[in-house]
Amino acid sequence: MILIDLHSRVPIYEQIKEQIIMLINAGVYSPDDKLPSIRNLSNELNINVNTIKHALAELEKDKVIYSVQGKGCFIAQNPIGNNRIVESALEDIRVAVTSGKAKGVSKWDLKLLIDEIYKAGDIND
Amino acid sequence: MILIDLHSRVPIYEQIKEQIIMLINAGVYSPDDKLPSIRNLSNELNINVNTIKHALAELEKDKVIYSVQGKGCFIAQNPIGNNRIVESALEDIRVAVTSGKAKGVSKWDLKLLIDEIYKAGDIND
DNA sequence: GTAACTGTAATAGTTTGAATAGCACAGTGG
DNA sequence: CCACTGTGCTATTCAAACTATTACAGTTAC
Repeated sequence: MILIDLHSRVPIYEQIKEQIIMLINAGVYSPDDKLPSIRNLSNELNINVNTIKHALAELEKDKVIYSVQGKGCFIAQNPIGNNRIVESALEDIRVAVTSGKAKGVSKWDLKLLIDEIYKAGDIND
Repeated sequence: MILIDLHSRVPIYEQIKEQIIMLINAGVYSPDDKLPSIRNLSNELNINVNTIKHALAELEKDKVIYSVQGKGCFIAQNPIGNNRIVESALEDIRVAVTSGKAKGVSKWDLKLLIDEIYKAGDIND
């Protein structure tokens, strides 16, 4: 369910965070659903336990999930409701777009790109 | 003229590349203009010569500048005309926006952000 | 109770990219 | 010649990411 690109510049734990949030947004996980255990994920993804833990710890800090010792990790009640995630993502986009503008990316280029990513039929608009 | 944020996650040499391109786009530098010498930049920015060299070497690879041994580094004839820079910037934006979409950033959020960055009166639109 | 599962914690070690330091070499120009 | 330019190379430091390993603690079912 989760795919890791080992050659990406994006750290593995960031990819994991991102993909879990993506799965929540896609409706695959709902509040109180149990995630695969840390050791399960570690085995399936061939990623060290510590790295999985790192990702989940940050998701817990952002109140996307909560964890119970001996039981597992679960989706929080309002996983996307808090804005930390969105704001952080928007900040990343701001950096990329500002840099792009300085490099000559036109507003029209951006419009084309965004329309491509946000294709018709999406929930978000 | 160039400002470096040592605490940024963006590597120093990337910041230098970016700001030189920005200065070109702003009309501060024109084709065949001479850049400050590598050692000058190194002193003024308190950045190691090798780091400056790294930035300029990549700019030369992208044909934004050209360098002549013993003379200096100069702005290329068509510094922004080649698309490597823009395409690379667009790719960065694509990554950020795709990730942001997965994290719940709406198209409307994006529109607001972009309108803010590309304020009225800009050349690019 | 014990076995098998869960998360948590701490320590140590490896790897990689970025940046620095320092030196030597080479072309330019007064 | 001297002071400036870019170039090339090696060695080193540093931090972040990732791994490896061990140990501890709570949960659950047999």
